[in-house]
Amino acid sequence: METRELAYFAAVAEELHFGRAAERLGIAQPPLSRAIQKLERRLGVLLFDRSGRRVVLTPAGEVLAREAAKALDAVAAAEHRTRRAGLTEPRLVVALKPGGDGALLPDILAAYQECPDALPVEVVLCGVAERARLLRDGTADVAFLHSPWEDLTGFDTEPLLVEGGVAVVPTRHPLAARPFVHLADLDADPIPRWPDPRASESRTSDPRAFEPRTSERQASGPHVASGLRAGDAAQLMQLVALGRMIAVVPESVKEQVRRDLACVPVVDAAPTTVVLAWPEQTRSPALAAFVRTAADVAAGDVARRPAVEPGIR
Amino acid sequence: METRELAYFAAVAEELHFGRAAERLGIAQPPLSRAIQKLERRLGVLLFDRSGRRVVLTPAGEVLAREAAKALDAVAAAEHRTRRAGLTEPRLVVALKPGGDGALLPDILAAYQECPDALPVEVVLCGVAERARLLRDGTADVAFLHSPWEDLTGFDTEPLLVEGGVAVVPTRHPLAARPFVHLADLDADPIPRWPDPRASESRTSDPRAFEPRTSERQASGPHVASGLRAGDAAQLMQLVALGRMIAVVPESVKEQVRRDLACVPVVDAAPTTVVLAWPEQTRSPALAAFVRTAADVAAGDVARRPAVEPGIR
DNA sequence: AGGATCGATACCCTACGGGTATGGAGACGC
DNA sequence: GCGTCTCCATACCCGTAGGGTATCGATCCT
Repeated sequence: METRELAYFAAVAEELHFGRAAERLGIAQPPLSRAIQKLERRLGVLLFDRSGRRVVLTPAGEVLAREAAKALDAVAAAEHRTRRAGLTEPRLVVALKPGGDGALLPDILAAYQECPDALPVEVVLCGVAERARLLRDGTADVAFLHSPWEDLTGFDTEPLLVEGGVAVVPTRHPLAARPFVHLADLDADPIPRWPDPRASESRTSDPRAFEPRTSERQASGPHVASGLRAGDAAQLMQLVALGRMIAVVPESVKEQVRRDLACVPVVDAAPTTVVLAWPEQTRSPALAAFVRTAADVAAGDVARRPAVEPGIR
Repeated sequence: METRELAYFAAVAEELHFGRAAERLGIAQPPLSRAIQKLERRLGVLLFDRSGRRVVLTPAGEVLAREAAKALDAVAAAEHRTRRAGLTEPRLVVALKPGGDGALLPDILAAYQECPDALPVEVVLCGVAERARLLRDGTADVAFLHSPWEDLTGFDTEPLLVEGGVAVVPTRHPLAARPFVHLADLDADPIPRWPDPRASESRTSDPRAFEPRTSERQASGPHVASGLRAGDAAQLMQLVALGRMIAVVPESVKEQVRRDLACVPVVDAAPTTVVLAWPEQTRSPALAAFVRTAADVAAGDVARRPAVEPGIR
């Protein structure tokens, strides 16, 4: 199976439309149809059901959709990491989303530069959906991720700090004046909550926690059950400002929310762990030093400032 | 990067000889040379140093060798798993090396067939080197592996039982009559030991345990420092019978050694854990049931028979 | 120095991947 | 119910990427 075929299949599997997939791939539709047919013949398996008006994945197609994503990431990783290994001036690439570092990054960078085998650090800012991907496809060496929000399979991790949650509400909202709230207070409010509590099924890789197949590829971006969708944090905050949504976010992003919104600690929100993640089996002294200093900085930081508002727990 | 290119590169990286690699790939040597050159041009990186008489990997080539192996496994896995998903009669494929199940498999299979969502089980016997590969490339769903001998990264695991080690020696060897020995006794003997104690550096994926690069691809098969090599267990046992080697193996394989060899418990040998391993993120009720029953059977088994000879520890 | 070994280059050829044009089947409207 | 639109499949043509054979050239050994 060639990578090109996998990429073609992945495009059709995402679009569920040969024409649009072909457009995205920059080729015409007929060769795409033929490529998928050829793939199906070689595998001896139907991947799509095109009998009806809509193109839909067969069970085998669902399997290949998951596997193809992994395989394409692995191939991209091979390419990226080899390219980077060939550079005369090696770098350490750190990926994070804005505010995703729990305000630790400046201290970490400062401490890291003192290390004997420190490399120049390149910081890549990206959206929530890209972070894990950058790590999986070899663009980044290490990333700040949020457990349990993000899938950590395939990564080794170092937990840095545990954060409670704060509810982001409009300043004039009745809850805005409270010193703290419970999740039940938010549930009692008619405004829908993000993230959607109903969508928070636990994702574990233990097969004993079997759950029927769902289309998971799309589930990365913030979205809500009511049909409202927010493409990024700014849009989400706009929805909050409009009184259409209440967001529950890790407390460290509190500093970055708009002035016209209020943050109220949610005492029983599921805690978020900010973890440093890197690909399994990595052997790099530069990365090792980075992880070590990050852990040290985080430990020192926790010692200096209490993690949660005193007196609440 | 196409899979074909990766496969070509991997072949050359293993053979370190364009002619032999081409032969193995079933193509002529010139197209292989060109393909590698093209790859190097596209990546902007030299992968091999062909200046001398020997072809040798550059640092970037070493990186790609590791990454290519992973990527090719992922692609093969996509293919195998999709094929298997298309079968009308799904099966559960279990991989193990002879004796690698700690004598648990018959009981596990019997108990498993009672489960509501049990599938027909196909048992694949293979050598020590293939086992992990079968799992990584999607040929098998689950495998019995030996920790810490085998690399478990990328797998989820369930430990089944912990075994001590026994030394396999010729019946007339002085140690054969002893009720037990220590590793020091073996070290005192002039006959070399397998596995080679000097080669047993710990393999962890934590980058803090950085170790300089070694050529690891080859290190899977049994081999010894003295230049003697045993391709499989039978050859190893032959070497033992010839008095050229002493083997230390998990105690459960004791039942299978030749009549003309003696087994002596090694009280301070590193314990081996027989684990059931399956790919991360697997979601299959059949596999879940298999893992659960295997864990139950192993637990019951340990309860029934003491794991180690009583009185030794 | 001469030969052997082994990778690179030159040249040709086939087959595969891609494009355009068109067919044909399902969903929908009037 | 027939036309129509949509969308995937088929037919046919073309260019080039990838493979083969012959040969060169460099390195190392004797």
